[in-house]
Amino acid sequence: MVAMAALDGDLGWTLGVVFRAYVKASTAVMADVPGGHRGYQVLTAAAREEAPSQSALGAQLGIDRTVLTYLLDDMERADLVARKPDPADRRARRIVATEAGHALLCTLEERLARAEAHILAGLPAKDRRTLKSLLSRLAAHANALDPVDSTCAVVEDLTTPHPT
Amino acid sequence: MVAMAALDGDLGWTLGVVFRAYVKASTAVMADVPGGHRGYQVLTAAAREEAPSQSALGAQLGIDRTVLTYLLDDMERADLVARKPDPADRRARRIVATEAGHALLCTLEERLARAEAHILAGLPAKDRRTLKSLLSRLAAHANALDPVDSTCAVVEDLTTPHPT
DNA sequence: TATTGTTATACTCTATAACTATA
DNA sequence: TATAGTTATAGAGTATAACAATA
Repeated sequence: MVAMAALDGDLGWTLGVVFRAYVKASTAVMADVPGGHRGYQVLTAAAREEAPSQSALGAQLGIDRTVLTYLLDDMERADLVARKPDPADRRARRIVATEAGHALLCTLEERLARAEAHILAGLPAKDRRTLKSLLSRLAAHANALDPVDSTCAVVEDLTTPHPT
Repeated sequence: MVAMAALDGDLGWTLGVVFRAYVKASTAVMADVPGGHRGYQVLTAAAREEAPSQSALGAQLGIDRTVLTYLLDDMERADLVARKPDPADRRARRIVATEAGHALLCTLEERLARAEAHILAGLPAKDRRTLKSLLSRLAAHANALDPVDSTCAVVEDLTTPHPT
């Protein structure tokens, strides 16, 4: 257990606990998908968007293009997506979800919803809505606040490299 | 950016965004600490508890004992903690925070609080309290709900091993 | 020359197992 | 025999760089 109730009202702590619970549950859901969470994300994008190119996918999902190659190899082998030649650019490949891919995606989304409900089960319906709304507001804001004013950073480098 | 607004009211999504924002900010805070977050956790435990043994530390923080050895090597080299012999058990070492360790811990906690405030800045004070309270309730509950009824698991193994 | 995708290599983390010194 | 801590080895995941085909 990663427990230890350091500062219990601590945001980082509670956020971490809840997030890890969610990750754990969703990881179980994704267990059989090649690439796990990433495979799911790719599948979602391939099913929703208009056959994105690999570079577009990578940029969108924050997946390195070299990693994406291997991931798509696995997913193609599992018959979840296919690489189609782009008629307009012979260098590019457009990623489309296969029928099996769409079917799996449905199943996954359903199971994810169940996992979410399970996590939120500790809260009455009204509080659940409140929490989701607050988080959503914060998320919208968080995307825009990258410049974490680290003006006061740099203490002194305490890190020593492993001497092997 | 890991963006992509898939289902925007989605718990996993918003939770992930907020959590990652927090992780990013706190990672910046921990940048100079050997072992990053883990180093911070170890430092906290060493400063608070009564000189825990390595095995106690590992169990408490979910850090493998072999990893802990390397981590403590680095932290000791940086003069943040020290390994003291346990008078009662000559196999064990008790981990204590040095003076520099305590000092650093203070600084880190202060900077963490600032990072947290920064993340929460998107919400008015009242909502901030509500969110923290809801999360805290959920966290308390989450620790006890490990048995994610995966009764309906196992679809079929789509994973294919890399042929290298 | 720049870009899309692939491949090969290297590096970082983590996990496993084997070893010592105690108990 | 079992436990605390250390060390060595091997694996997964990721990052870097070089390459082929095309723009």
